[in-house]
Amino acid sequence: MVSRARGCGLADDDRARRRPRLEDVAADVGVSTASVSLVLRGAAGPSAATRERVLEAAARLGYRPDRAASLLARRRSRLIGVMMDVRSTYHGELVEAVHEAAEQHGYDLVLSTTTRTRDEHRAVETLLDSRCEALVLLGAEADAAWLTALDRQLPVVVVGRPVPSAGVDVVRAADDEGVGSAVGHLVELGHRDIAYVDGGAGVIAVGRRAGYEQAMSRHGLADQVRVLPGGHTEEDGVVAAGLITGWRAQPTAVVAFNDRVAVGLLDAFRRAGLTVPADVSLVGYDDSPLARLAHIGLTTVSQDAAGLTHHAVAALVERLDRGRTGHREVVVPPHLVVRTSTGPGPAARPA
Amino acid sequence: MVSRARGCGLADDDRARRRPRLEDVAADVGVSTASVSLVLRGAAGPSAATRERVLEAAARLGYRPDRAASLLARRRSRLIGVMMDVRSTYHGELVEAVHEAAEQHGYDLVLSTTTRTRDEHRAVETLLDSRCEALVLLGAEADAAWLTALDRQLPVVVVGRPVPSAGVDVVRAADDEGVGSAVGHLVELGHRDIAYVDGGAGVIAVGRRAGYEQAMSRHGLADQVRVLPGGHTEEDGVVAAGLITGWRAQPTAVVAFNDRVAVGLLDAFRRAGLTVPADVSLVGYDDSPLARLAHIGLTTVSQDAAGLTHHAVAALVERLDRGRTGHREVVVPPHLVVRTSTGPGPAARPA
DNA sequence: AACCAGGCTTAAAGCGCTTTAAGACAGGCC
DNA sequence: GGCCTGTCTTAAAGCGCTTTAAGCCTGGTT
Repeated sequence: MVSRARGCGLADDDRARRRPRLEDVAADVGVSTASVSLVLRGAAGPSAATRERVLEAAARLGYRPDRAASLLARRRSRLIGVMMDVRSTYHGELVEAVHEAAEQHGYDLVLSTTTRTRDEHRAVETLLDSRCEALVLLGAEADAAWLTALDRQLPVVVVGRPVPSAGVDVVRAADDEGVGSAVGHLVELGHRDIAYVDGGAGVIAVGRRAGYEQAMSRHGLADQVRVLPGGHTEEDGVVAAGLITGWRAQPTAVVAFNDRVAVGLLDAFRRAGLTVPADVSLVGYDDSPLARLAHIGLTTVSQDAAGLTHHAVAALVERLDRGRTGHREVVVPPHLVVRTSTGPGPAARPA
Repeated sequence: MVSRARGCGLADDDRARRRPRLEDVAADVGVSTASVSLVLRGAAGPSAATRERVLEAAARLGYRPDRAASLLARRRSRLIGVMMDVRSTYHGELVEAVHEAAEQHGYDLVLSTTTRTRDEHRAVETLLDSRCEALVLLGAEADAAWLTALDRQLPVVVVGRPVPSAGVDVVRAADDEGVGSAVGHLVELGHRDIAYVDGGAGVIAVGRRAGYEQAMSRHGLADQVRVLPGGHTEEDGVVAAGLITGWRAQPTAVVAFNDRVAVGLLDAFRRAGLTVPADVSLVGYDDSPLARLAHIGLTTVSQDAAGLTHHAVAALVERLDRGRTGHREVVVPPHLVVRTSTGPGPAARPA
């Protein structure tokens, strides 16, 4: 086999022209690679004159540092790995916010997505192999034991879901409080007969349902509590709406586990001839892009992506840079976003 | 905000323990690092006995290769960079498909997202610095000149949008054909008065509008052509619906630039007391998750993520592994997805 | 003149892995 | 035995960058 060290194959192209290395810049200026490295990273040492000449040459040569090499040589990678589901818009928003938060602390991000054929373990392995110093896990479904084991290797923060008895940091919204504020909003509008469509099994659903029940009690409506079976999707909302419209005494307001369920309810109600919010008010959860659609205009509970991610990154940075040990759970207050799907209840309506 | 501490700091001991290196595995087995490297990458050479012992030791020690180091040492990175907008569900689907296609050719992916504060140039620079051998650009808005310059550095394929006079590979769907099949479907259902809501400026909108006009001519409906001003969002659809419902002779079917516009139309029509599809049929474009929502059930044109990405990755691999030069545009046929928003036209309706 | 402090610069030792040429060895053949 | 074959193993040279200790000045101080 013939093989020259460099410049084989694609010979005649620009492409074959090796990208400039630190050494090339150094040679051009007539200094050592150490000086160039120092200048380029803004470290103290080099004189102003050297600085200028190096910068000029680097720009002229189109020098770009090689990430793999610098990663390898550096003691710390200053990389935070983010596991996400690339198909979720909510994750998209979170990633954007994590990016900004990380940047402020001088960290960069490595993204790794789960897909149908790529589970959370695979996604995390990629992150581990990429020298990440810490991990942000968005909506991890993995079990607590695995997460705890992972946390023994590097700081891990799980965003958006509670992790029972966890050996990891957790940042999430106070779901009970969120549902509570939804109920409070409806009560203020004069509603008393407020039903709740559940979100199936899972820690998140449990928390939200509890929030509904507590809030109803708090407002002296414990005997009005009505929880319908539900799930995560529009379909579940449609089914729940079918049950509701069949009732003799229909609720004047419905709180749904999440926006998708609420949208299912919304559509089924409309088809059944009910007007929202005139006949029935509706509240969702998540403040997903869906809820914001003009024609849906769903009143919903927002989990504040910026807040969550700020805390998540802060938690990691504290452990990385300030040596905090032990684990912590940060619970961020959610807030209600009032749109057009909620209106005055019967008590407040003009007869 | 509540925040409580939990647990203690046992973890630190484990964490401080350096992760095992190739050398550690080699020492454990009593062979050279070269042998271990060979075994771990499945290269020819080592005997079955050595293989087994190395594999066992690597597993026992929990060895994971360091990506940065292996990237640096390897002649080729076998990395494909993907620029995307992490907030777009459509991009999410594409990335998932790219992942699978790349894997089949033995390539791995590096993801880089644009955000509000991180433009396409920044995102691409990260990719370049990460030693990517080629780039997949999803929905690049950058101008052709910049893209062409980029392509001189490494193979680039732009997915989903035409690039006029491009010096890059392009993979996109045949938008004119897609709109044509939408019109054809409506004609078959007996519609003749078919309006089109435009998508504003931009190469994509131009192609789709042309598709509408050509299809109408082809079906002898050139004099029925009615193009309404539009845009990209639900709002634009709502505005267009307002115009349409004001007309004396309302169209029996409407084709929209994309799904979001169609959803705006759908909602406005319903509010105006029109039933879809009984009173008016509606077709969108993109087959976005939105269109699939049960209560929307939008007939739409799908761009076939798997097909697009298959071609995109194939184009890169041909240039990388088989030295193809020159540029190519692959136009994938889109296909109509019929759901519940289209129905028989007046001619076919029972009186 | 000897000495020192302080500012710049650089040689050199890695970072953890890949790759290849060359070495070691066993067996088969004349 | 000498020679050749083929199989397995490894030493060593990087990949492109960071980092540190050591070196070299120059201009004071004593």
